Amino acid sequence: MFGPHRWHGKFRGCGCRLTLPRETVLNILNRTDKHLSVDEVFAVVNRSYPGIGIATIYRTLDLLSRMGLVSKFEFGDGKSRYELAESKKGHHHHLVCNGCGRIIDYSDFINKEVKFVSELEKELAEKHKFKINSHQIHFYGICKECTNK
Amino acid sequence: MFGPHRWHGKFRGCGCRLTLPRETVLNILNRTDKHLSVDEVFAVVNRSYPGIGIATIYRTLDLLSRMGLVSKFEFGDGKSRYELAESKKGHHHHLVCNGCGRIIDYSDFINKEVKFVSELEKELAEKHKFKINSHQIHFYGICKECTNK
DNA sequence: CTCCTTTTGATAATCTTTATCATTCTGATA
DNA sequence: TATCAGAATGATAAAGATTATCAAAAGGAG
Repeated sequence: MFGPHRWHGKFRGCGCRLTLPRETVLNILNRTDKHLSVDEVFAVVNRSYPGIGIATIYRTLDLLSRMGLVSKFEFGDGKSRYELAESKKGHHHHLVCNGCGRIIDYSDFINKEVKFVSELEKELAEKHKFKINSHQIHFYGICKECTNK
Repeated sequence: MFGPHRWHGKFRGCGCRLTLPRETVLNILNRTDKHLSVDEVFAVVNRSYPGIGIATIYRTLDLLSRMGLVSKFEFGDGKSRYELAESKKGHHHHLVCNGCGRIIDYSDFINKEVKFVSELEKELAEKHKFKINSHQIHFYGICKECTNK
């Protein structure tokens, strides 16, 4: 379903190679359920492969993002964050706490949302002649823990 | 409806002062229909008030954002962008072109959206005990102009 | 007018990301 | 297998955006 098999396919025919650093980054994103920043990915990579430099992590995440394998997010803390586009978590959106910065994934009511969003996408695409590839929905507010302080 | 009247009220009782730089920034955001970056706001301020420094613009936009008067966005070009929270443009969301970076505001189908979002907010708030203040919906893709290239 | 807090300007410092470039790696081809 | 061209990498410099610092200025309460 997910994993290496899928990735090899995507790399074939795009002129890119599925190298060790790239596969390592994909595996790390595949294992975690968090939204990792570049330095977080680098830290994990570094444990297994100290030879891989951080510039490669930047380039890899950018490539994977442009290939559509990885989604890039900016939650407002000044650093980009990444997660696998088709992850075990499934389709979801985000609650962002303005108090502590915590990110909560939610996939409740997601069927209703998917239905709504896909209709909206169709209408927008038509009206604005805009070819939609992806979307992000973020809710900002105060999480349970921050409320209790 | 919009404008200074509203702003004075918000500043009263929060321990903050509505100073010349702050009012200037608010006026600039009130006049434009674009999503201005810090240096763009600074450039406009600088024309009328060359004495106001860019650090003040950073601090002001951050303050206004925390006060809820201004919305902060990150569209992926590395700089934060700001617009008045309650602007002449009314409630809207964004189409972001991955080709040229263009941002298109849309407020089509917005009634349907508002209804959907407010229901969703209520359900999410309840289920996750999360106090929602605002939301952002971004669609990413390729705009008309980039398609024609 | 005086005191205390807020705000500001200039600038240094930090942090993230991108650019550069010589070297290494890879796969295709002969 | 040896060769070659393009792709990828690591180290590091450079660029850009944002935050921190701190002394000076401004504003409001008494």
